[in-house]
Amino acid sequence: MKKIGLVDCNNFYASCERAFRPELRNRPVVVLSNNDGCVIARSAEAKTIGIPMGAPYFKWRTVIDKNRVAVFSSNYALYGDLSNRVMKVLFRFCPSVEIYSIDEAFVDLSGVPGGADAFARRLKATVESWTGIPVSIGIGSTKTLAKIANRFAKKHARSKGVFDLTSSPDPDLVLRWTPVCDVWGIGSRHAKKLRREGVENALDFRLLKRNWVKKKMTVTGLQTLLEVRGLPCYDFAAGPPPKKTIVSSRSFGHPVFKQSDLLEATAQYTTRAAEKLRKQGSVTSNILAFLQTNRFKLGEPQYSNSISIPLPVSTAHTPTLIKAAVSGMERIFRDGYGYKKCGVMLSSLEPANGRWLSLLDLPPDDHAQHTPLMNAVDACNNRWGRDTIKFAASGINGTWRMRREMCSPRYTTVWEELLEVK
DNA sequence: TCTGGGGTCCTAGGACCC
DNA sequence: TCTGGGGTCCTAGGACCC
Repeated sequence: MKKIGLVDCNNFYASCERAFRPELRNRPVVVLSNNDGCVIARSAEAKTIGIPMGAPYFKWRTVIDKNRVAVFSSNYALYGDLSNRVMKVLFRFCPSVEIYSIDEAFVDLSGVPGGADAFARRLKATVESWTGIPVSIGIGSTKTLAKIANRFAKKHARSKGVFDLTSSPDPDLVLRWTPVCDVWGIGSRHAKKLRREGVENALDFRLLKRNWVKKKMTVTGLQTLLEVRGLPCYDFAAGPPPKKTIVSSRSFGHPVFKQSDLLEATAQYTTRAAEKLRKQGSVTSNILAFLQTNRFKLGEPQYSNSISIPLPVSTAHTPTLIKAAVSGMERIFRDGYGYKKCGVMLSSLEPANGRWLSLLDLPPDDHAQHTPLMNAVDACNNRWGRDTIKFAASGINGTWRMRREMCSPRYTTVWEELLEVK
């Protein structure tokens, strides 16, 4: 039997903030989303206080202040770097690793020396001592069961952070203890539907008929059912597959009324999206620009729109993409609205080498000139930091930029912000 | 004042073609 | 007036994940 381990960092963003501030140990910590909008990570103490995931900061402000909760704006440079460090430890000790998200990875623990449970405990201790990030490890015969085991490991103090469902004396007990909404692949909508049918937990779910599940939850639901029964449907993937669409968008710190500000933001987001595009070695032949007002402000006039701009030649050339996105945005912009958000989406992605050229293409000057230029820009920005070289269309100090009033230093990625030891 | 951002997959339905 | 049926492609919307 295959033994799949799921290594999951505990309260990842909150743990990252704590890694460099031992004085925060045992203190409640929360991390906020962009614009300091809502809570997206909580330490164990913050969960105990009762602050829910996604809680709007302004609504919970009194509770947070009263309990002396340490509050941080999100600092993705820091989290990304600590994530890389955790993953490096996994690659060093595990024969096969699949990075699943910034704070999770699947590892193959079949036939590891000393047995899966003991191996996982050593792995956990090593990650924690080398990176300062606490992790939990769940082991199951499928990814979905590994997820269930991981949840059990986190919530049951007696498991000490590692739980092997494949060698459990009573796996059904664990399934019965897992609410159906906590099964990987079953969200709140389907959970509600299932509970109406009397399905409360993972064990009830496992006993359902295949046809019924397929009819009510489509083939994705059926895959979840089979995985819970121990039949693997999701394989290990060596690296992350290339993205099929790339989105870059952001809410503004304040409502934006001016077209020029919106166009600057559009240029900035397009720059970000194009960077991601080149990083995965792709080119795009379609860019979509969209904007919207604040849908929570019921009394105010609402407007949202999007426009898709096909490109005659697939490209990853930032100026070409900015030109297309900005001209699209000019067309859908309407005066008189306070915009809350805008963004771009790149789709119809193809690998940069071996793309189709249209019959109308001139000799691809893209390759002759654009590619070396973009390579040089990327190299500078990787070496000296994001936006060392930027495009004039993005402006300098637009009022549309995000609020991040409580950001921790970028301890690990910027020299000036290194931790000082006195 | 203040309620994230970035993805994937599936299905239904319309447009269009023969 | 009558006006089938099958295929493909695209899009919007729903559901899910972290």
